[in-house]
Parts: sequence; structure tokens; C-alpha cells
Amino acid sequence: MPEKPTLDGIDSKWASVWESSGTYTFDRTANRDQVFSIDTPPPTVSGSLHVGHVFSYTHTDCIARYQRMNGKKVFYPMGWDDNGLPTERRVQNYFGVRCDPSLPYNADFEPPSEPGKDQIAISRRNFVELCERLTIEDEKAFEELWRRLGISVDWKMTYQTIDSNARAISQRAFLRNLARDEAYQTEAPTLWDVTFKTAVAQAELEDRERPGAYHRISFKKADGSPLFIETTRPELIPAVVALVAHPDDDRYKPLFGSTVTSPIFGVAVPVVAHHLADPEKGSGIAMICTFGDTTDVIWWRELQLPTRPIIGWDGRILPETPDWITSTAGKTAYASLAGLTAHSAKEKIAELLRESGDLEGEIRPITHPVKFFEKGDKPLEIVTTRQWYIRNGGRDEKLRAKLVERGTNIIWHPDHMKVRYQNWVEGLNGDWLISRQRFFGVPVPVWYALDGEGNPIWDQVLTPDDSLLPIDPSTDLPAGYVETQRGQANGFIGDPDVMDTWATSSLTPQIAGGWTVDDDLWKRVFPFDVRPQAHEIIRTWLFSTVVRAHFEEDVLPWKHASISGWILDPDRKKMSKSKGNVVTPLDLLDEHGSDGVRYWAASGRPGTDTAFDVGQMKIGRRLATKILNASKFTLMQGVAPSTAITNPLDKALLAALADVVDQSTKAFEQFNYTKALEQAETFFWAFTDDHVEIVKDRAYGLQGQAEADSAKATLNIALETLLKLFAPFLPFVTEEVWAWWQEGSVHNSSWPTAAPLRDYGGDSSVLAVTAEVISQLRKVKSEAKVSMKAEISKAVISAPAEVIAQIKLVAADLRAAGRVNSDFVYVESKKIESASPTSNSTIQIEIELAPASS
RNA sequence: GGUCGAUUGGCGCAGUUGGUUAGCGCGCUUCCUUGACAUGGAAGAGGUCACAGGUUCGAGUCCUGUAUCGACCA
Repeated sequence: MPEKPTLDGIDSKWASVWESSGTYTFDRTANRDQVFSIDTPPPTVSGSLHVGHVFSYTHTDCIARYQRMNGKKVFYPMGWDDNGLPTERRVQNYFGVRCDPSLPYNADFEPPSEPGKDQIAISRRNFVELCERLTIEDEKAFEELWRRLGISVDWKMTYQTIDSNARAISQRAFLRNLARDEAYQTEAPTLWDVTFKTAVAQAELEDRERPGAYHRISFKKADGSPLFIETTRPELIPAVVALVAHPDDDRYKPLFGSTVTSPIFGVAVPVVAHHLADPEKGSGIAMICTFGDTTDVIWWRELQLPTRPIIGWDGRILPETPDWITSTAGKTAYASLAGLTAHSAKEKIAELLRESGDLEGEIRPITHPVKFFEKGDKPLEIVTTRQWYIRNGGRDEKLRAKLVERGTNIIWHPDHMKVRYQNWVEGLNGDWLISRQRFFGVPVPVWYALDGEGNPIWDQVLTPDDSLLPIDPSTDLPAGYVETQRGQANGFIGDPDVMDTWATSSLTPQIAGGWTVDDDLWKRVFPFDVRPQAHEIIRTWLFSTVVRAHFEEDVLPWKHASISGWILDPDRKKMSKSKGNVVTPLDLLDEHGSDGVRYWAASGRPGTDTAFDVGQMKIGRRLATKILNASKFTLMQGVAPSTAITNPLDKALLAALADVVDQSTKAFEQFNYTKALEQAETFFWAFTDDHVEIVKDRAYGLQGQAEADSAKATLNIALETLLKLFAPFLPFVTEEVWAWWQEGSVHNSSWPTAAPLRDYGGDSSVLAVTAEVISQLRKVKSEAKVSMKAEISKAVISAPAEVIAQIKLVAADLRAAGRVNSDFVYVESKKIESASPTSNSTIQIEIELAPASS
């Protein structure tokens, strides 16, 4: 035990000891019922380190440490989510490059030390290599943070969502979905990001309020009279396939079935009826285009309308004049639009409409919600493309109902988060689109046979043998083909796409748990005990993981879902980088110590948004300091065997501690780490302020050896128990103190149980009575503004008989602690005619201070 | 617009199945340098629980509505 204990340096000291002695190594000899397995969220390593990481990972770590001490073999791996668009973007910016898959691989390529003004085009393989290089660097930063924070993962089980094992598992799961018809490809209208030139899924959408403008435009009826529609997307007039109004709308009923002609382009389209047409919106009649929004897609599908696409994958008007535009004027007009962005085309066509007299009145600006890719900054277009899908109930009521039911069987923390799952699944309107036209991801592991003209035969999907996984269809070959047949007539072509990041991270239990590669491990950890995550990705990560486990194992992937809240800045706003209010986690750890920061994190209950508050961290650090000092004092008294415990106050303390152990344990079992911490903390402060003070006289031996031993033995047991109760939250200071007099790590010690503490037969109400008396003795001195050391010459205690009996048990300690230099005088009272209505005490004390003796 | 959550002393939070005088931390006021700790200790002041109804013998704690804030989804 050091002379002057300190928190300085203990963070890095114990982090390295834990690593070298394998404190958190998973014991894979344990059976499933002895294991507590955690489906750790793999952080996006290309994102910045954030206090939000510290916050939520601490929560899980507290649970993990409790479970470990409680006898479970904790399976706690770490993963890195490096697969996907965030990494691509970071690599583009960091190295100043862009991927052009048409370029050949250049083995000697080395990026410039500083990104240049213009991005350098490089091959896909070169690009992927740079992604891999950079993510390794990013992962180091994350690992350093986790180690400093004391996250008790087993670092030998780390995975990446892009590593060879993850690619193999992701591809294997996909191929098995395909074989069971749970995955399929189809050509269909697809939400499309024109910047990234990739399809996006429903789960990746967000609505943003954007300015728009209603253009009132006239179509021509058969008799030549105008029919006005209002649209925010006049540039899609060349793509119009019909006009639509509500079936009950008397204004347009007579027109249903008739044909009208579009302005400028002179294309004839039918007027149709559909209940989704809103009579209140605009003129009540709308044009249906290929495709202006998702409602257009519904109309197109349900009314069986033709497709007239005019927007290309780059978001620009297609260069070729489409064949449904036949008039000379129409062709000329189209030619002036060809190649323009949607935005420019809108302005151009407004000009043309104005000239032709088909634009009625002024353009009317509005603000309306527009669909965006959550990572994009241009409005999504809808283009028809061939894509891969995994069924998720979006188009199948039975499957949807089954998946909703799965959600209800998860134990959610907090419970109300299950509603988000239900709402999402019930609101799905299509299957899960998993193919992405990107580069750094898991390749869709299929090829297609080519016909005699070199066109893909989409029905002839060529799949690899399972033993070959992972594969890259752009370089690997399908069975029975040779490389020279790639892209040739009667040859083959690889699917150029990668899978959605979620298609791989939906398999984190499988990847971490060794599915299909380590059956022995798999059966010890799956289904997992808990999935900890944030609530905004319930629709993506949580749901998709449920889908994959449903298909593959027909079970839930985990028993519990623990949902953490947000970090808010002190003004109660969500913290974000753009607001410039993000704090660097490592600096925080340096300033407040890991235990201090963890204390703050642990004060945020599951699912509760919590303010970033350095005040809480300071309190945590103060608690750690207090533990250090109180432990030193306690151990200075020496040790005594537990058989020495005879004093009623000592027994009472242990009885009260037993209650704390029970409540803390119960809270942890309910994933309420915050409550568990509060229990320990409240008891601890009472322990130091009252119990330790009151028993000092005995501990010093002033009441004899037997009484001293009872005090010492009790202090020992209380300290040991409290250290264990604090260990999940404050792993560093508890380990430091533990090492002063115990063998091994506190984190591998056993979680305390209440029964042995109760076996001493204490009455915890004695503790409460004692605290009440000492408090009143102190109060008199405080009000008299004298030192606590001041002597009391006389104390008359009025209380009910049973309370007096309790006080008599501990009178010697109380008199010593309160410096009462005469015996207590007891007055039995039936009940207190209380002079102080705010006090609920049954004890009243009249006290005379001894004259100051200076 | 829909769903969910929140609304308790200056600030941040607890308040279990409804039951006498609503707890805690920070801050504040006053005081105490006592043999672990001044990164300490003692005592004290300060809320009637967003608002309006309702159920009940009894509600912060259940119901309805309103308002404000937030999140998620449209």
C-alpha cells in the first residue's frame, strides 16, 4: 500500500496489466449456459472518435464486467466497420483519389503525400488497397481509446466487416438466401443517388425540407381546351405517361378514359383515376411520370402504365431523344434539354413553357419534403435498374407478421423502444435492396452467363462453390469458364456490384461467433445474450440482423436489446460535428481520468439522452479519490478474521450492505447499471461519513481487542464488497486498491452475494438509528459553530423503548464519536410530540455542550 | 402529419405494484483545518411535482385533453 495513494497513472498501468495477464480472455471451454455473449457494435472507423462512443460502450462494458464477476464467461469481441461508403469518402479526401473501375491495376501506384487539387483516377483494386491501408490506421486510434477507457473486450477476437472471414460469411449467407429464394434479383424502379451513382434502400432514406415551386401547366383536351395540372417537376413532362385524379373527384370524372396531349412535346396520355390522387393538392389532377416520386411508382405498378425514362444514372436528361416523342417541335425541345441536370432542365423547360404559353400564371414557391440518401446531398431520383434484394416482409404479409412477432420477443431496454421496431417493420413498402454500385464492400458473389451477342442472361446466375469463398467475381472465375471468356459472347461476366454495408453487418453475430467456420465456438455463443446499440439504427442494423437470423437459424439473434441514448451538449442539443461542439475523448480521459469519465457515462440510463457534463466526471473522479483514501484508512487498521464480528453496529452495517448487494444485483440483471451504481455510491458515502467515523474509537483499540477486531473485520468485508460493487464502473481505482491486499484481479473475483452478509444476523435499522443520533449530535455543534471535536457534557435522548434499546447497543461508539463525556440519559417516549414538524424522527435529543476548555 | 418519450427546488436526475411530512448530486448559505481524505467534513435554506379536468377514501405515481421540448418515422 502506497504512502500517498494517487490516481495518477493508474489508467495506463492497469490497461497494460490486463492485456498482459489476459484478464478478459474468453474461456471457450464454457458451455452456452455459462456464457454471456455480446454482439458488440462495430464502430465505423472512418468516422471521428466521439464522446458518444465513450458513453454507449461504457454502458455495455459495465454489464459485461458485472456478468463476468457473476460467474459468466463473457464473450465480448470488438469489430471494426470499415466496409462501405464512409471509408470510400474518407479515402477520396485523404489521398485525393477516385475509383474508376475501368482502369487496370497499377502495382506501383503510390498516392501523393498531400492530396492534389484534382482527384487521381485509380483502379478498383488500387482504391480498395488504399481503403484497407487507411482503415488499419483508424482502427489503431479506436483501439487505443477503448483500452484507455478500460473496455473489457477480448482483443484476440477482433474482426473487420471487410476482412476475408467477414467477406466469406457475408457471401455464404447471401448464397444460402439465394438458394432458398430469400434473395432475388429484379429490374425495378429504384431510389438512386446521382452523386454516388448507387441504389439506396428504404432504410437509408431521409426526408428533408427543400424549396420547390408549383408550375401550373396546361395539357390539351381532345377538343383543344386546356386542362391544368400543377407540378414541382416540370422537367419530367417528356416522361409523362398519364394524368391522374381521385375517382370521386367530380371535376375530372368526365375525363377518365379520355386522352390529353402534353405541352411542347405533344405526347398523348390517358387520364386515369386512383385513390392516391389528392383532390386538395394543386389542381387535384397530377401527372404521372417515369418516375418523379414513389407515388409515381405505385401508380405505374397498379395502373400498369408504360415506362418513359428520361433521367440517366448520372441524374442528367438522357441524350437520345426518346421514340415516344414524334413531333418536330417536341424533338427540338428535347434536344435542348438533353444532357442537362434535373435542376437546369427545370429552368429550361419553364422557359419553353412560357414561350409556348402553356405555363399559367406565376411559378409558386413552396417548401416540401424531398427524399434524400442519408449520406447524400442531392435529391434522389428513381431509375429502373437491376438489383438484388433480400426479402424482409416488405412485400409479404406473412413474413412481415412473423418478423414483427420476433421483435416482440426481444427483451428491450428500455421497453418502449420495441415500438420503433414495430412501426418500422409494419411500414415497410418493399424488400431490402442490398446491391450497391460501389467499390469498397463485399462483392455480390455471382456471375452471369452471356449469350451469343454478349448480353447477360440474367436467369443464368453462376454461383461459386462454398469452399472458394470469399470470391471477387471481377477477378475470380465461375466453374467451367476461363478468363478469356470474361465479357465475351457465350462467356460470362461478374456482377460488378458490392453488397450494402448492412448486408454484412447484419451478420455480426455470425462473423464474431464463428458461424460455419468454428462450429464449436458458434454453439457456445449463439444466440447472443445482448445486442447493445443506438436507437436510430433499430430500422437498419437491429432489424436486418433479425431478418438474417430468422432465415438462417429460425431464432432471434439475441435475447436482449440494450438501446443507448444520445449525448446532448449542455444546451440540450444533439452533439454533432457540424455544430463544432464535439469533444475529443482522449483529452477527456486525460483530464478526468477514465474512471471519472466512465462514472459520467454510467449515470445515463439505457435509452435516456444525457447531457455532456464535465461536472459529473469531476464527481466521478472525486468518488475514485475517496475510494482510494477510504480504502487506505480501512486497510491501515489491519485485518481480523470474520469470526471476530460481534458488535451490533458492525452486524447492522453488513445487514444493510446485504440489501445494497441485492438491489445492485437486481438492477444489473435488468440492465439498469445506473441504478446499480447509485446503490453502491449512496451506501459508500454513508459508510465513510458515518460508519467509519463512528467505529474509529473501537478500531483504535480504545474499547478492547475484541471490539477492535470486530470493527476491523467488518471494515475489511465492507471494503471488499464495495470494491466489487464499484468494479464494473470504476475498473481502474478498484483494481488499484484490490492489488494492495488481494490476489488476482478484482475483475475476475466473484460478484458479492447477500446471504453471507446477512448470516451475521445484524439488524440494519440499528444503522439508521445510529446515523440519526450522530447527525443530531453534529447538528448541535454545527449550529453552535464549534468544532466537531467539541465535547458534549450531557445528552438526554427521548425515544420509544425499542429505539432506546438499539441505541444502548451502540452507545459506546456514539459517545466516542460525538465526544459525549457522560453517559446518555434515556427518556422513554410513546411517540414524539414533535416540536419540529419537518422531522420524522422518533428520536429527540437535548444536548448541553461542555464549556470551551481553552 | 403519425408514433414514442420527456416536463419534479437555480442546474442535472431518483421516485418501484397509487398510501402519512416528495429523495439525491451539483450549486448556494453558515460553520469545522478532528490522528484516510480540504480533490475533505458538518449543518442549513430552497420544489407541491408543466397546465386543465377525471378515477379513487387517497395520485408526482392511473385515465383524458392541452402546451412545450426532443427523438424516430412520414
